[in-house]
Amino acid sequence: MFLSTATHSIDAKGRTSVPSGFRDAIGEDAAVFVWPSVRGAFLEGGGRALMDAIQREIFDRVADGSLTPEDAEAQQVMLLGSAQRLGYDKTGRIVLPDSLRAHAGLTSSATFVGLGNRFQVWSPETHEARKAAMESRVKASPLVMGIVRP
Amino acid sequence: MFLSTATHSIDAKGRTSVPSGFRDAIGEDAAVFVWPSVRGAFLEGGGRALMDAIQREIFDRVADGSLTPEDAEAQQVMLLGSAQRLGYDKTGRIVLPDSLRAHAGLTSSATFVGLGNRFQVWSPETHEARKAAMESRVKASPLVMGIVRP
DNA sequence: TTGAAAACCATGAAATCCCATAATATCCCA
DNA sequence: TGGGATATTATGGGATTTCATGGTTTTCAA
Repeated sequence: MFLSTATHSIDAKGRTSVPSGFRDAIGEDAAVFVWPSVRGAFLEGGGRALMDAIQREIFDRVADGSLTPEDAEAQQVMLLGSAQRLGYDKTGRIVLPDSLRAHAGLTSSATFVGLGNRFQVWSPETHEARKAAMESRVKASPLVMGIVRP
Repeated sequence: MFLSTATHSIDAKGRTSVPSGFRDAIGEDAAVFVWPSVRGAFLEGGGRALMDAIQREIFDRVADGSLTPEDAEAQQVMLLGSAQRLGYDKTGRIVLPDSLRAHAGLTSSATFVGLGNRFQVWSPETHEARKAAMESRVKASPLVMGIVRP
């Protein structure tokens, strides 16, 4: 499971360390899958398991009629078509291609945010502002904690 | 799994490199199967596994009555009948026949778009416009990300 | 023999691997 | 519980490999 938030530096070659906890969550494959979010200036990603789940989800939704084939293809193009498989080396580093760096405005460091079955990558400054917005939103909505069935 | 988008040049002999990630997805066979899309000016393709899956799909649909034998044959003619097996050499290059190049309007370069179990080939300019259309469609349709079943 | 297709080298750029180091975290035993 | 020994992590820099792509030679059939 992808958990917690970590900010790592990006070196001159565009390399950055995948948080070690994330690597544990991935297992064998030694690779993350990352793509530019259509919802904003950040990256979305996960392990192979997530990619498989996304493909199944899209297929199932077409099968049960909750997604038209046209919408399904649009999802596939924007998700699978722009996703990159980034393998990490023995020290756990990936190289973030220029296209991904540009989309998320990443220069000298990147903030990885674990979200359970997936994660996001933000520029540290943008993420700080975003987190503040998330906090006020949570305060205004019913809290999940305290009502989770034990 | 076919992932990501890459644009490669087409040389004077009609040769173009299959993206290395695609070659990994194919495995042993050292060949891709490509045909002109009936939906537009682009090519569709995949590995042997996809061809087998397509044949099974058509058969099953006839078996369960969701496709008439006549429609099934039409699908087969347009798909299997126009598909070409293109083997790639040691450096990973295929030769795109003129017929395929003409259908997709390919001249000096080709854009390969990975879509999971299959891929598409576009002229770079056409694909740029198409991707923009896909993006607005995704923004207007139910998002998959964030609601993928864990 | 001649034209086209396939197989074979060659090269620059980019990605990947490998070794090194410093800081941090974890373990272990007194 | 403390504190030293050990392992892990993040990061830097060089060496090696892979990749895309251009060109040349070989093969084969018309």
